[in-house]
Amino acid sequence: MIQSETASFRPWQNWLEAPSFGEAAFNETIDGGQAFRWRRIEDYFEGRWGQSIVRLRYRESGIQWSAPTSEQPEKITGALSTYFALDSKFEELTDALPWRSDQPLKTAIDAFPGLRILRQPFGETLFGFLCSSTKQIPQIKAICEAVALDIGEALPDGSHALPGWQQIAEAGEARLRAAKLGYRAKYIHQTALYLAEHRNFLKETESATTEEARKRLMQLPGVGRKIADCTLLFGLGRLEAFPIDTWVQKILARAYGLEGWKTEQLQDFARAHFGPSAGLAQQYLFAAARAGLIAA
DNA sequence: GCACAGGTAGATT
DNA sequence: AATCTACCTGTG
Repeated sequence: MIQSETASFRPWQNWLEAPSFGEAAFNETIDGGQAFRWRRIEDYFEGRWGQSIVRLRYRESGIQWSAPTSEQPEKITGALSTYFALDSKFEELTDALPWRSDQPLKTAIDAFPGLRILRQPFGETLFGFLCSSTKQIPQIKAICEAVALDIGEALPDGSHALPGWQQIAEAGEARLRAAKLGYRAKYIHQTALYLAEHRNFLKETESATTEEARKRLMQLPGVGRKIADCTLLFGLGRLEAFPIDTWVQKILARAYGLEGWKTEQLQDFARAHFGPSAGLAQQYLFAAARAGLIAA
């Protein structure tokens, strides 16, 4: 992997507005499957979204950040505020979840205090989860990296941003296949062609009700209920969205005794049981299951 | 070699 | 309406 340019990074600075993270929740929030463009390097994580390149590291005293010297510090902290959805009070939302009468959820919350739902750029979130079907997280990351390198614009440090939908439409399906997308390449290219033709589609989706936004997303090729819900949750902050993947299905079956329930029934259960922040509960359970703390 | 992986769409029953 | 199945590719 050749980087044509290198950029110097700022000295580490305390992220004064940082939310209160436990270390496990910090790791899980940025590198637990919500986002696919973070990698761990030594004692820090380096991540990219939009035009942003940010390094973060956990310290007992709080979170510290760094970024290429070419970027204004205020721009970075502003981007962080949005990305980490600082306007949402996840501590309060967590307390309002039914953990008092739900042992698996209590186990998960105790293990990941401070876990958050990211608010990523909408289009990038859609792209990431269109890549995700029957793929493991390391492979999804590798695909995103390959697509960025081939099609995305260069960033100040010589790495690449994810391409926009217009760029993906122009690049064509063959180059997506070359990034190991397999059968997903066709869906993604067809979606790109549609979004390139309907420039306001995503913007209008962002301002729609969650139900309407889900319907709109599911019109796109390759976007079913699960990918739509992931996009709504991790890209739009719609915390009521409750993506049911193979993990969550197993968790609900084994830890909640819902063996044999259909996805539609599980959706109803999740809404009734977990309430308006069901998606946050989903993320706690997903994290705990991956860590082997609850049955899955 | 073969099952399986943060699914979806189209066919078949 | 519920239940198969094909679809790419990497990994164990």
